[in-house]
Amino acid sequence: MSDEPTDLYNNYFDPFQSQYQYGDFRHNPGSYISFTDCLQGSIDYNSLERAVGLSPSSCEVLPPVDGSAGTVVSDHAREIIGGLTSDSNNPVTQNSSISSYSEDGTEEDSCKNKREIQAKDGDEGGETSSKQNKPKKRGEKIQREPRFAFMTKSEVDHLEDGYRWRKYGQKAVKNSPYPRSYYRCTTHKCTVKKRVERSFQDPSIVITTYEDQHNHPIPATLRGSSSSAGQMFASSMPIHTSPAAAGHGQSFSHQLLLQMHTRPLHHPGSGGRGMGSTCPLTQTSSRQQQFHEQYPDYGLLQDMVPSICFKQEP
DNA sequence: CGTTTTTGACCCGCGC
DNA sequence: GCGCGGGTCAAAAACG
Repeated sequence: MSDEPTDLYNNYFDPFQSQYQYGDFRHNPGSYISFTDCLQGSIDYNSLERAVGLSPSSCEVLPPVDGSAGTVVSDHAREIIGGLTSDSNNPVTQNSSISSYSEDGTEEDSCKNKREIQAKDGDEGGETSSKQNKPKKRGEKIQREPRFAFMTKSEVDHLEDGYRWRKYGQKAVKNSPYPRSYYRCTTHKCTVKKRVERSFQDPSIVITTYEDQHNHPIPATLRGSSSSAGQMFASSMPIHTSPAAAGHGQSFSHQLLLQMHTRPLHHPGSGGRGMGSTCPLTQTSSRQQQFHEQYPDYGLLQDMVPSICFKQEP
């Protein structure tokens, strides 16, 4: 559908081009880290620093206009996109690309996360037979699941990623004509959720936020239809390979999906459902904390490590 | 008939 | 205290 851009290098989508800046990506060619590294938790901050040009704690970040900490991630994502799309030089009008944000909340908890966790606890322990009115212990630090938000240029809302999802809700998004859809992985005991919404400023952009990680492989039935898993990225992102993925002889998209969803959890053992510990970026939490301290009002990225932009090595 | 989607109701935290 | 917004539930409908 979307034409494959021939110049991937110039086509990558820098979400921080206008509003958020993490050093100068473009002036550090070859210093990109692969997103798979990030997802795997194998990312080391030396790489990150190289990639972004500076350390997270010294990133040049323009705080969001709206400093509300409790606002939902996607709202901020939208803000970012807003900044992006309002930039006439921005390549959003070019062919697709994808950006990602990872979110690792070890700090503040937003209401939604509390609720999500409550729901999970309820599912698991089966102790909350009543819907959703079992408040967690107050004051208890609640760990947030790792989250990854993707901004994808795509015509379809629900991007096929190889897993089976069941829609469990849809809500109108404030200030946006496009609703937000909530999906849950249908695999038994898999707690992965994702939210899908369209940018109201650039309807061609779909924001997909994954939460938690799959503890199972891609369903065989879907893997068979080879197209499905790769479709999402094949059609929505121009980057076919990252250095890391290329090294494995797999398309980046596939690699990304596999690593993202099937990366073995360091297992739980500690801490309930292993929420905090399964976050691929948890190991870097101290650095993140630094970052958070420096940018307490950092909106969307408040709980995320700096965005990783993908591009193909020249 | 099993699975998925739709959709209104509900819960909760936060800001005013 | 109240209203708002985000997130989830669950019954009914739709689908294959």
